[in-house]
This record gives sequence, structure tokens and C-alpha cells, in this order.
Amino acid sequence: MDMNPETLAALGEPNRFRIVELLRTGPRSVNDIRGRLGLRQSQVSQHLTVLKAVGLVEAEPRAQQRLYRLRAQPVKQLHKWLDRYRCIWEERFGQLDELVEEIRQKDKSDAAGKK
Amino acid sequence: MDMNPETLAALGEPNRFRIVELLRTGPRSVNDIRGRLGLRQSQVSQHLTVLKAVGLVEAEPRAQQRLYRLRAQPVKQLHKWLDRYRCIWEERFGQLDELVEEIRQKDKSDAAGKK
DNA sequence: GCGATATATTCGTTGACACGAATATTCGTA
DNA sequence: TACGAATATTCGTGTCAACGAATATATCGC
Repeated sequence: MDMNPETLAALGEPNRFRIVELLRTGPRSVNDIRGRLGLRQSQVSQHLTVLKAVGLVEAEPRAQQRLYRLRAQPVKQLHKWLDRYRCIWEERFGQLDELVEEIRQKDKSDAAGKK
Repeated sequence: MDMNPETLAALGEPNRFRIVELLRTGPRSVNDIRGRLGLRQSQVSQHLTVLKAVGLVEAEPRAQQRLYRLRAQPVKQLHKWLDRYRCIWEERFGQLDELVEEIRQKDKSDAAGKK
């Protein structure tokens, strides 16, 4: 039960990301997704196939249509994985680091501008 | 400051994922990464370029070498984005859903086995 | 069973990208 | 300044995946 990059790769595709974002609000049929996102039907089916393959979604038959919904497990998994990075974003000097970084970036662009 | 799929796509590449996982433990030089992950030098540099382009890492010059480290901002961002999915994995019947799903999967494989 | 609707799958094309080799650049040191 | 070490970049190649069109499959109402 380790984090695998496949899930992230699946989410990395812009249209799949949009589909997942849409499914966050609740289950949707293929045609519903197609209409809301302005995609072709085959596109939606293909992306859903990928999402299902990595376990991000599941399908429930409803007459001729299938209701797709997000699965909890991979989301939990993602959260658990990300949790190991708490030390990164919650470190004591987190805010300070960002401030320093901002200034550093500004200096850099200033220097570039002066040339 | 919205979540973008580019970050996820960057993490979706297996070797980049490994690099990020390694950098979680602290800053590393290119050669250090190369040695630990068994990659070519150009491979490491190229992946680090991508990771830097999406803002996941930053480089600090140390003589001829550069120390790469994770940046807090995108990790925070990812966490913030994932947080909007709490309703998915924290829903009341989360555990129950998974149990049902397990049984459903078992039934399916049983049925397949019987053929 | 038949037609209509909803979805899945196949297939060819095209663009992107990971890789490896080679070369270029940067920086410390003698 | 010349050299070596560390890293970046360029370039050609091969692979893979997203797309669109077409076709196949499933399921309902009649």
C-alpha cells in the first residue's frame, strides 16, 4: 500500500484532472461529463478507462449509462503519502523561507533588468 | 493560487517521483542523486530542470555543484487542494464502502474463476 | 426482436517526452 | 590562464499516449 506515480500521472493529464475535479462534486454519467467539459464522447470514455485502471474511479451501471464516482482509497493514499512531507511545509521557518525566497527572486529579476 | 495538473504530471514520471522522494530527506547535489538512484547525469539534470520549471524544487549553488531542495509552496498547495477531497475519504460510510467494494471485487473474481 | 440511446473499443495519426551521447558552461584551483 | 570537476544543454531517436473518426457493444422502450 505504497504511493505509486501512476496515480499522479493519471491526474497529471489536464482533461483527466478536470474529470476528477468534476467527480468530486458527485457521481456523473459519461454524457454528463462530456457535456460539462466540452469533450468528445470517446475522449471521456478513454480517460475514464485510465482513471479506472489506476483505481481512481469506479463505475456503476444505471440502465444504458454508467455512473462514475471517485474512490476513497487512492485519495486517502495520496493524503497519507503527502503527510510524510509535513516536515517540508510545516517547518518552523517555512514562512521565513518563503519570504527570503521572494526577496531572492526579486533581486534576481532586478539584476537581470539592470543588464 | 490554484492547483495545476503540471505539478502532478511532473510527479507522475517515475524517476522524478524518486528524486522528489529522495529530496524529502534533505537537499542533495546532482551527483549525489545520480549515485543513489543509479541514473545518468543528464537524466538527473533534465528531470531537475523539469521539477524546477514547475516550482517543485530550487537550486542553491555550492561551488561547482548545486544543492537541490524541495520547495514548500507546491507541497502546501497540493495539500490544500487535496483537502477539498476530504468529503470523499472521510465520509461516514467510507470504511463500509471499501468493505462492500472488496466483497464486490471478490465476487467478480469468483465468478470469473467459475467459468 | 427492432430501433434508439449510451458507452466502450479499435485504429491511424501526430505531438510530446524520456533517454543517451556528446558538447557546452560554470567554477574552483594550481 | 589552463585544467579538472560538477552540472547544464543540445540533439537525434524511439516510444508512448491523447485525439478524432469510426465501429462495436450493451440496454432500454416498443
